[in-house]
Amino acid sequence: MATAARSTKYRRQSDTDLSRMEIMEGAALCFEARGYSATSLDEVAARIFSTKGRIYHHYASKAELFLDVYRTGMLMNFQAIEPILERDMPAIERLKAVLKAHVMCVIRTKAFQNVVGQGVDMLRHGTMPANEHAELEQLAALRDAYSDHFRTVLEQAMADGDIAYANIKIALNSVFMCINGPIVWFTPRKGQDEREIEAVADECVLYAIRLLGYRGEMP
Amino acid sequence: MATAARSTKYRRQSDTDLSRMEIMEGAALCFEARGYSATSLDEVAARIFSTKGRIYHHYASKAELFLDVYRTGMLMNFQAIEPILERDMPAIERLKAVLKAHVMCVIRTKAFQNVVGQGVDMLRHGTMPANEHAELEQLAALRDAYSDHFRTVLEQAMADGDIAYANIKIALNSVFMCINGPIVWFTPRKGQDEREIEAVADECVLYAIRLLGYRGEMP
DNA sequence: TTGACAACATACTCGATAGTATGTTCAAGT
DNA sequence: ACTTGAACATACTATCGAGTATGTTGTCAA
Repeated sequence: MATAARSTKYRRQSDTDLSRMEIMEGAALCFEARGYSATSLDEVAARIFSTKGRIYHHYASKAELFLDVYRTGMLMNFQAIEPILERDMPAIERLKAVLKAHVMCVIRTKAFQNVVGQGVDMLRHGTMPANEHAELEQLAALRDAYSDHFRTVLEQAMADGDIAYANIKIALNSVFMCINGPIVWFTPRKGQDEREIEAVADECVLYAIRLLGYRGEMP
Repeated sequence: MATAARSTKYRRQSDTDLSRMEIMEGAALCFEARGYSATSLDEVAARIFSTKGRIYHHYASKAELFLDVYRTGMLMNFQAIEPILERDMPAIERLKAVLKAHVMCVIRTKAFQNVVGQGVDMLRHGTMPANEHAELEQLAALRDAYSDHFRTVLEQAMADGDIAYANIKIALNSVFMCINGPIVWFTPRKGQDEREIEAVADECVLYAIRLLGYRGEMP
């Protein structure tokens, strides 16, 4: 049985984080493919050759699992860009680097980011499945904080005269639509190496900064 | 009863198109707010102060209703841009006009366009709820035809040297992400007149053509 | 005026699924 | 060795919602 194979791999004390991560990965793939409410926990369990019992051992509800995937996706984003924000360089270069890091992260963690997108939609429409308001607002705050990082860099690059936008809300939304695009339209090829993925990311970044009025060419 | 009020309005023979449209509008709003599988037909019915019986009188299934909303949304798009495509003008000007028309249409028919987006996702992941493959592929073809209109104008403007992109697939996807952005982030304000909406649309178009390497200013 | 039918509303069925209750196994501590 | 509890699996319940079956009403045509 596949279950037996898995159990020797994970069945050790304090491996619960590993187990949760395996569950989250299965859940992210299912949520991405069929959406939150269309995916049953039995599907998620089947995807990792397990059972619903295991999921409910780690999560109190379907919503809690979803929120954990959401949170993990956001944390992946933060980890990708925060080191770059501390670097000392011209704002426009920091902008390019941050955009690139975001796109690369988004492509690599496509399923998780798709769930993040669904979560944002749910927050927007107030149709979250959970009742834990604390959790919800905390995640909304996370999202805002992440967005603010980009807003700040935009404003700095604008002050330097390297880019020009009219309404920062619309500009920021457009940039996000652009660099989050791969979540929707990118389909990984078999045997596609890192170089090719970087080329896609570079092109996305180029379009994003062009959108902001950047005139220079890319390195 | 609200039902009585409605019946005097629509209850006449051959008003079935009107009735279907009212159902579709309710469905579009529900699907937008909660997603296809999370919305029950009882909700849709309640939104138009009616019952599930009425919906099943006009549609054989939930999926068929969804597909009708999808198709209607796509037709709205075609109607918005096709007259412009026939105009005789420089490709770059036609591009601007078509983008503007699309954004205006998208903002006006936000709920329907959100459903279109969900439909595209479903096609992409092959998780359509319906079994009518004919209908499905027909809609996919519609979507492709619509996309091709933009692709053609892009190629013409590129040949004229007014824009420059590297990979047309990525460029086209990025443009669509940008001009479809309002579907996601636009929230209509009370008492917001046509001018303000046009201003938003103009800014979206500006970012979209800048993204493509356009250097001129907007009129 | 009556009967036929469109356009619904009402009242059900039945399958899918979130959640629960309980059983099983294994690893570590004593 | 035996006990405990974490980490599951299995078996069940309860609800929700898609789809159906049937009832009701108004309208038009003959």
